[in-house]
Amino acid sequence: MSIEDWKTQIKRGTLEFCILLMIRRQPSYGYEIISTLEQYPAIAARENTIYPLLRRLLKEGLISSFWQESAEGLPPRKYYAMTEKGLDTLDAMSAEWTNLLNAIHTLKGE
Amino acid sequence: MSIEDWKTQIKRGTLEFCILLMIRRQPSYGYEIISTLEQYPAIAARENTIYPLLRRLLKEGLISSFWQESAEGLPPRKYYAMTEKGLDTLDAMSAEWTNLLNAIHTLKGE
DNA sequence: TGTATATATATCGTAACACACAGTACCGTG
DNA sequence: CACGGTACTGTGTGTTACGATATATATACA
Repeated sequence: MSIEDWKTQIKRGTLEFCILLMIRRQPSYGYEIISTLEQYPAIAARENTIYPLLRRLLKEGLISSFWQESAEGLPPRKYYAMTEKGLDTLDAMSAEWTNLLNAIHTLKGE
Repeated sequence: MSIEDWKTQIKRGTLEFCILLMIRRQPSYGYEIISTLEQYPAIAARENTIYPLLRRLLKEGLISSFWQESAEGLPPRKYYAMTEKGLDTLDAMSAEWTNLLNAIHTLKGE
Protein backbone atom coordinates (compact mmCIF):
# COMPACT_ATOMS: atom_id res chain seq x y z
CA MET A 1 0.00 0.00 0.00
CA SER A 2 1.49 3.31 -1.04
CA ILE A 3 1.26 6.48 0.98
CA GLU A 4 -1.38 7.68 -1.47
CA ASP A 5 -3.49 4.63 -0.73
CA TRP A 6 -3.01 5.29 2.94
CA LYS A 7 -4.30 8.83 2.51
CA THR A 8 -7.41 7.33 0.96
CA GLN A 9 -7.90 5.10 3.97
CA ILE A 10 -7.33 7.93 6.41
CA LYS A 11 -10.12 9.90 4.79
CA ARG A 12 -12.67 7.29 5.75
CA GLY A 13 -14.59 8.83 8.57
CA THR A 14 -12.38 11.90 8.84
CA LEU A 15 -13.83 13.33 5.65
CA GLU A 16 -17.31 13.04 7.10
CA PHE A 17 -16.04 14.61 10.31
CA CYS A 18 -14.49 17.54 8.41
CA ILE A 19 -17.63 18.21 6.39
CA LEU A 20 -19.77 18.28 9.51
CA LEU A 21 -17.30 20.70 11.08
CA MET A 22 -17.55 22.96 8.02
CA ILE A 23 -21.33 22.91 7.93
CA ARG A 24 -21.55 23.60 11.64
CA ARG A 25 -19.67 26.84 11.15
CA GLN A 26 -22.09 27.93 8.46
CA PRO A 27 -24.41 26.36 5.89
CA SER A 28 -22.55 25.52 2.69
CA TYR A 29 -23.10 23.92 -0.72
CA GLY A 30 -21.34 21.09 -2.50
CA TYR A 31 -19.13 23.08 -4.79
CA GLU A 32 -17.93 25.32 -1.96
CA ILE A 33 -17.15 22.32 0.22
CA ILE A 34 -15.13 20.72 -2.57
CA SER A 35 -13.26 23.98 -3.23
CA THR A 36 -12.44 24.43 0.44
CA LEU A 37 -11.21 20.87 0.85
CA GLU A 38 -8.95 21.36 -2.16
CA GLN A 39 -6.88 23.70 -0.03
CA TYR A 40 -6.01 20.83 2.27
CA PRO A 41 -4.34 18.02 0.28
CA ALA A 42 -4.69 15.66 3.22
CA ILE A 43 -8.47 15.57 2.87
CA ALA A 44 -9.07 16.83 -0.67
CA ALA A 45 -11.91 15.03 -2.44
CA ARG A 46 -13.95 15.44 -5.62
CA GLU A 47 -17.60 15.53 -6.55
CA ASN A 48 -17.82 11.78 -6.95
CA THR A 49 -16.89 11.48 -3.28
CA ILE A 50 -18.56 14.54 -1.78
CA TYR A 51 -22.03 14.38 -3.33
CA PRO A 52 -22.74 10.79 -2.33
CA LEU A 53 -21.42 11.61 1.14
CA LEU A 54 -23.74 14.62 1.47
CA ARG A 55 -26.64 12.51 0.27
CA ARG A 56 -25.86 9.96 2.95
CA LEU A 57 -25.68 12.58 5.69
CA LEU A 58 -29.03 13.93 4.51
CA LYS A 59 -30.58 10.49 4.55
CA GLU A 60 -29.30 9.92 8.06
CA GLY A 61 -30.72 13.26 9.16
CA LEU A 62 -27.39 14.74 10.27
CA ILE A 63 -27.83 17.67 7.89
CA SER A 64 -30.74 19.34 6.08
CA SER A 65 -30.82 21.05 2.72
CA PHE A 66 -32.46 24.01 0.99
CA TRP A 67 -32.13 25.63 -2.43
CA GLN A 68 -31.04 29.21 -2.76
CA GLU A 69 -30.78 31.47 -5.79
CA SER A 70 -27.28 32.70 -6.55
CA ALA A 71 -26.17 36.01 -7.95
CA GLU A 72 -27.43 36.72 -11.43
CA GLY A 73 -26.00 34.44 -14.07
CA LEU A 74 -25.16 31.64 -11.67
CA PRO A 75 -27.10 28.43 -11.18
CA PRO A 76 -28.97 27.95 -7.90
CA ARG A 77 -27.13 26.30 -5.05
CA LYS A 78 -28.19 23.49 -2.78
CA TYR A 79 -27.21 24.51 0.73
CA TYR A 80 -26.64 22.07 3.56
CA ALA A 81 -27.15 22.98 7.23
CA MET A 82 -26.70 21.16 10.55
CA THR A 83 -29.57 19.47 12.34
CA GLU A 84 -29.86 18.80 16.06
CA LYS A 85 -29.04 15.17 15.39
CA GLY A 86 -26.02 16.26 13.41
CA LEU A 87 -24.77 18.37 16.30
CA ASP A 88 -25.16 15.47 18.72
CA THR A 89 -23.32 13.15 16.36
CA LEU A 90 -20.57 15.69 15.84
CA ASP A 91 -20.11 16.00 19.60
CA ALA A 92 -19.78 12.24 19.89
CA MET A 93 -17.29 12.21 17.03
CA SER A 94 -15.24 14.99 18.62
CA ALA A 95 -15.03 13.01 21.85
CA GLU A 96 -13.88 9.91 19.98
CA TRP A 97 -11.42 11.96 17.99
CA THR A 98 -9.88 13.27 21.23
CA ASN A 99 -9.58 9.71 22.50
CA LEU A 100 -7.83 8.73 19.31
CA LEU A 101 -5.37 11.63 19.53
CA ASN A 102 -4.60 10.74 23.15
CA ALA A 103 -4.04 7.11 22.21
CA ILE A 104 -1.67 8.03 19.39
CA HIS A 105 0.16 10.48 21.60
CA THR A 106 0.72 7.78 24.19
CA LEU A 107 1.75 5.17 21.63
CA LYS A 108 4.30 7.60 20.26
CA GLY A 109 5.85 7.42 23.70
CA GLU A 110 6.12 11.05 24.59
CA MET B 1 -24.36 5.15 10.53
CA SER B 2 -23.97 4.93 14.28
CA ILE B 3 -21.00 6.32 16.15
CA GLU B 4 -19.76 2.75 16.52
CA ASP B 5 -19.71 2.37 12.75
CA TRP B 6 -17.85 5.64 12.51
CA LYS B 7 -15.22 4.33 14.93
CA THR B 8 -14.75 1.41 12.56
CA GLN B 9 -14.19 3.76 9.64
CA ILE B 10 -11.77 5.92 11.60
CA LYS B 11 -9.62 2.86 12.28
CA ARG B 12 -8.89 2.50 8.59
CA GLY B 13 -5.34 3.63 8.21
CA THR B 14 -5.01 4.86 11.78
CA LEU B 15 -4.81 1.31 13.08
CA GLU B 16 -1.91 0.64 10.75
CA PHE B 17 -0.33 3.93 11.84
CA CYS B 18 -0.68 3.03 15.53
CA ILE B 19 0.82 -0.42 15.10
CA LEU B 20 3.83 0.97 13.27
CA LEU B 21 4.26 3.52 16.06
CA MET B 22 4.21 0.75 18.65
CA ILE B 23 6.68 -1.43 16.80
CA ARG B 24 9.02 1.49 16.26
CA ARG B 25 9.30 1.99 20.00
CA GLN B 26 10.24 -1.65 20.48
CA PRO B 27 9.71 -4.99 18.74
CA SER B 28 6.45 -6.55 19.81
CA TYR B 29 4.31 -9.62 19.18
CA GLY B 30 0.70 -9.99 18.14
CA TYR B 31 -0.80 -10.81 21.48
CA GLU B 32 0.95 -7.88 23.14
CA ILE B 33 -0.19 -5.50 20.43
CA ILE B 34 -3.79 -6.61 20.83
CA SER B 35 -3.56 -6.29 24.61
CA THR B 36 -2.10 -2.80 24.39
CA LEU B 37 -4.70 -1.62 21.91
CA GLU B 38 -7.42 -2.89 24.24
CA GLN B 39 -6.48 -0.09 26.62
CA TYR B 40 -7.54 2.46 24.03
CA PRO B 41 -11.19 1.88 23.07
CA ALA B 42 -10.82 4.28 20.15
CA ILE B 43 -8.51 1.87 18.33
CA ALA B 44 -9.12 -1.48 20.01
CA ALA B 45 -9.09 -4.43 17.60
CA ARG B 46 -8.98 -8.21 17.82
CA GLU B 47 -6.95 -11.04 16.33
CA ASN B 48 -9.16 -11.25 13.26
CA THR B 49 -8.14 -7.70 12.44
CA ILE B 50 -4.59 -7.50 13.79
CA TYR B 51 -3.08 -10.68 12.38
CA PRO B 52 -4.11 -10.06 8.78
CA LEU B 53 -2.83 -6.51 9.17
CA LEU B 54 0.55 -7.70 10.48
CA ARG B 55 0.77 -10.18 7.62
CA ARG B 56 0.10 -7.39 5.15
CA LEU B 57 2.78 -5.16 6.71
CA LEU B 58 5.23 -8.07 6.53
CA LYS B 59 4.38 -8.71 2.90
CA GLU B 60 4.88 -5.04 2.09
CA GLY B 61 8.24 -5.10 3.87
CA LEU B 62 7.36 -2.41 6.42
CA ILE B 63 8.13 -4.78 9.28
CA SER B 64 10.16 -7.96 9.75
CA SER B 65 9.61 -10.88 12.08
CA PHE B 66 11.61 -13.28 14.23
CA TRP B 67 10.74 -16.02 16.70
CA GLN B 68 11.82 -15.77 20.29
CA GLU B 69 11.53 -18.17 23.20
CA SER B 70 9.34 -16.93 26.02
CA ALA B 71 9.64 -17.45 29.75
CA GLU B 72 9.31 -21.05 30.83
CA GLY B 73 5.87 -22.47 30.29
CA LEU B 74 4.88 -20.10 27.53
CA PRO B 75 4.88 -20.81 23.79
CA PRO B 76 7.43 -18.95 21.66
CA ARG B 77 6.43 -15.55 20.35
CA LYS B 78 6.67 -14.13 16.89
CA TYR B 79 8.16 -10.67 17.28
CA TYR B 80 7.73 -7.91 14.72
CA ALA B 81 10.33 -5.18 14.22
CA MET B 82 10.61 -2.11 12.01
CA THR B 83 12.47 -2.15 8.71
CA GLU B 84 14.10 0.80 6.99
CA LYS B 85 11.21 0.91 4.56
CA GLY B 86 8.81 0.87 7.49
CA LEU B 87 10.57 3.84 9.06
CA ASP B 88 10.38 5.79 5.81
CA THR B 89 6.70 5.00 5.42
CA LEU B 90 6.03 5.93 9.02
CA ASP B 91 7.74 9.28 8.49
CA ALA B 92 5.56 9.95 5.46
CA MET B 93 2.48 8.96 7.43
CA SER B 94 3.43 11.24 10.31
CA ALA B 95 3.77 14.16 7.92
CA GLU B 96 0.35 13.43 6.42
CA TRP B 97 -1.11 13.04 9.88
CA THR B 98 0.18 16.48 10.85
CA ASN B 99 -1.37 17.93 7.69
CA LEU B 100 -4.66 16.33 8.60
CA LEU B 101 -4.58 17.72 12.14
CA ASN B 102 -3.82 21.18 10.82
CA ALA B 103 -6.69 20.96 8.34
CA ILE B 104 -9.14 19.90 11.02
CA HIS B 105 -7.93 22.60 13.34
CA THR B 106 -8.52 25.22 10.67
CA LEU B 107 -11.91 23.82 9.68
CA LYS B 108 -12.99 23.98 13.30
CA GLY B 109 -12.45 27.71 12.96
CA GLU B 110 -10.17 28.43 15.87
C1' DT C 1 -11.21 -31.60 32.06
C1' DG C 2 -10.99 -26.86 31.79
C1' DT C 3 -8.66 -22.37 31.67
C1' DA C 4 -5.15 -19.23 30.15
C1' DT C 5 -1.49 -17.81 27.02
C1' DA C 6 -0.12 -17.39 22.34
C1' DT C 7 -0.25 -17.50 17.20
C1' DA C 8 -2.65 -17.99 13.54
C1' DT C 9 -6.33 -19.14 9.16
C1' DA C 10 -10.92 -19.14 6.40
C1' DT C 11 -15.13 -17.27 4.71
C1' DC C 12 -18.22 -13.80 4.11
C1' DG C 13 -20.15 -9.16 4.60
C1' DT C 14 -20.25 -4.03 4.84
C1' DA C 15 -19.54 0.47 3.41
C1' DA C 16 -16.55 4.60 2.36
C1' DC C 17 -14.04 6.45 -0.92
C1' DA C 18 -12.05 6.51 -6.14
C1' DC C 19 -12.38 6.57 -11.13
C1' DA C 20 -14.82 7.63 -15.06
C1' DC C 21 -18.55 9.67 -16.91
C1' DA C 22 -22.83 12.74 -17.52
C1' DG C 23 -25.54 16.92 -17.65
C1' DT C 24 -27.09 21.97 -17.16
C1' DA C 25 -26.30 26.81 -17.63
C1' DC C 26 -23.94 31.23 -18.20
C1' DC C 27 -20.08 34.12 -19.78
C1' DG C 28 -16.28 36.19 -22.71
C1' DT C 29 -13.41 35.84 -26.72
C1' DG C 30 -12.18 34.81 -31.55
C1' DC D 1 -21.88 30.98 -33.74
C1' DA D 2 -18.66 27.84 -31.85
C1' DC D 3 -15.50 27.17 -28.16
C1' DG D 4 -13.34 27.08 -23.79
C1' DG D 5 -13.90 28.19 -19.08
C1' DT D 6 -16.41 28.36 -14.80
C1' DA D 7 -20.06 27.15 -11.59
C1' DC D 8 -22.93 23.53 -10.08
C1' DT D 9 -25.19 19.11 -9.62
C1' DG D 10 -24.97 14.46 -9.96
C1' DT D 11 -24.66 8.62 -11.39
C1' DG D 12 -22.64 3.81 -11.88
C1' DT D 13 -19.26 0.66 -10.82
C1' DG D 14 -15.21 -1.08 -8.56
C1' DT D 15 -11.77 -1.71 -4.77
C1' DT D 16 -10.47 -2.98 -0.23
C1' DA D 17 -9.71 -2.39 4.92
C1' DC D 18 -11.77 -3.73 8.70
C1' DG D 19 -15.44 -6.75 11.19
C1' DA D 20 -18.12 -11.06 12.69
C1' DT D 21 -17.82 -15.62 13.45
C1' DA D 22 -15.65 -19.82 13.68
C1' DT D 23 -11.86 -23.04 13.74
C1' DA D 24 -6.91 -25.02 14.53
C1' DT D 25 -2.60 -25.76 17.12
C1' DA D 26 0.34 -26.10 21.23
C1' DT D 27 1.94 -25.69 26.17
C1' DA D 28 1.44 -25.26 31.16
C1' DC D 29 -1.18 -25.60 35.30
C1' DA D 30 -5.06 -26.52 38.62
